[in-house]
Amino acid sequence: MNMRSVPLEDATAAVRIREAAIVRFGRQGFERTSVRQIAADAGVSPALVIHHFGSKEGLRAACDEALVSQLMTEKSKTEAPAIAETMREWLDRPERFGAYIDYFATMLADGSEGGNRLFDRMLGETAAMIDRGVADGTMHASADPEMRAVMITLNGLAPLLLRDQLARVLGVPVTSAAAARRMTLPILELYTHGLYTDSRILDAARAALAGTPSTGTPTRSDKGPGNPNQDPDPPRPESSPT
Amino acid sequence: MNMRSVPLEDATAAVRIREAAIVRFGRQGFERTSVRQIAADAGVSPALVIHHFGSKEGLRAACDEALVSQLMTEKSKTEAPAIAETMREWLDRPERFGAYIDYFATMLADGSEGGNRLFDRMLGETAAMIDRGVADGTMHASADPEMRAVMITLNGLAPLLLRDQLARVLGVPVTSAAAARRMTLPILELYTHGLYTDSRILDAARAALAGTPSTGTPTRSDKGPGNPNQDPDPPRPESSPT
DNA sequence: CATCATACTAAACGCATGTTCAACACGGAG
DNA sequence: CTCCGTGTTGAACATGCGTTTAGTATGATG
Repeated sequence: MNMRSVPLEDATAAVRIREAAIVRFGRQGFERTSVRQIAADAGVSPALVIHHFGSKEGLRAACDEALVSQLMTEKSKTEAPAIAETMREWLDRPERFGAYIDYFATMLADGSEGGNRLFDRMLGETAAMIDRGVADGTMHASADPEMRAVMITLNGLAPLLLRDQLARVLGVPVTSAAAARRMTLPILELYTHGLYTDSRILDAARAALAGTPSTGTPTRSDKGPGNPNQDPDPPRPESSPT
Repeated sequence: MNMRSVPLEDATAAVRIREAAIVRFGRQGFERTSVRQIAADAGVSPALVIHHFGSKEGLRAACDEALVSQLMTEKSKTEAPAIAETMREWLDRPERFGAYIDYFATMLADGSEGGNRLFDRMLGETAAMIDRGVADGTMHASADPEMRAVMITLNGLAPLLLRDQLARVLGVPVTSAAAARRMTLPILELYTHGLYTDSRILDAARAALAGTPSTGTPTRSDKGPGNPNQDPDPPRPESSPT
């Protein structure tokens, strides 16, 4: 009944339901969303939702599948990361794809099966890209390439999962050009020069992990000025019982 | 006195309820947890939960407050990050504090008021530590120190929020010594040497952000070999209308 | 002793939820 | 025209929810 540019209005009801569900699930989460809400958004009766998708859980599965298939389609002939590329396109048009971004984030956080698949795929793409970078000399090698790929993937996802906190601190939504502008330099600085000016902390961790530094300082934190990261210290080989 | 020294079984009922709630909320989320479940865990009637905390939401607030107060107590005379330090202690003893870790993660993800306070505090502590590192020369300066602190805080939180994905890939829980061991080197490598071997990408981003590169390449991605991060590209000053 | 607040419970209330059911509209096939 | 399958609905159902209520036990206080 509305002649908006979005062809959602004359889409088939099942599609309308699914899109409405993605919006609601992404914004308020699966549990906080009722079938009746989704039905109202889609302009149908609650019974039709069940008729088309079997159950609320079935609807969630359909949403997952829709997102996975959209994110996993190979965009171009390049073997470049498909998911990251699609995500960037989404971030560029938040008014249109913002719901997908939210839903993607909740999928990852909830550990749904589709979220697992997407994470694995992103991890694989990230690892492949880094491997290429190492091969052609543009990136440093690592003592543990697989784990480094995992950590870098996690880092890339963090602004997405904590987008509310980020938006609060920034004062603008994460899906804004201003946020992107602001985030770019610090990240590239970190990925180019690192944070520390020397390798003292890294060397200390290497020594702690390689040898058995049970002798010497029994103190917990041997990271020098301290790791800004909240991750645990390099483990001491001995853990004292209480 | 803040640490729990009473063996739960003979703790007062209100405390038992709160602890049970932290476990349930952390494990399965607020919505998926019923007052009846918590009451059963604590060995009391559902009515008593309401009697002590007013409502389920009040119980959540009490849990938030309990965690915030535990995380915000200054541990020692050092002005070092208190939250990060406490978190490390928790991670060292997951069998005892695992529930708190889970609850903390859900607080951050849900954007609850307590989660906001904790995030702000962590951000402040991280920023202060980096400022100190820059002052004494152990850390690089940044073009945008505030935002860099934000990004580093986010990075540190990522393994926590995606702990399920991480555990799945690692094969061991995040709160294990093995996980800590595995994560340490890649992170410190990144924070010491960065990822890229030269500053081409950083320089390109700086140029793109400083000047007005409306002339020339209208292509999206000018990051060279590609940023392993899923964050958006340096924004083009002009965004084409839909 | 009576009083009174506190800790606690069993039962029920009201409500929102996911889901089912019987019926209706309607378009193509026989 | 009838028949049937598909899309769709309003109404109802069963259930689990958070919460209320009325009441009991207890132990301190006057």
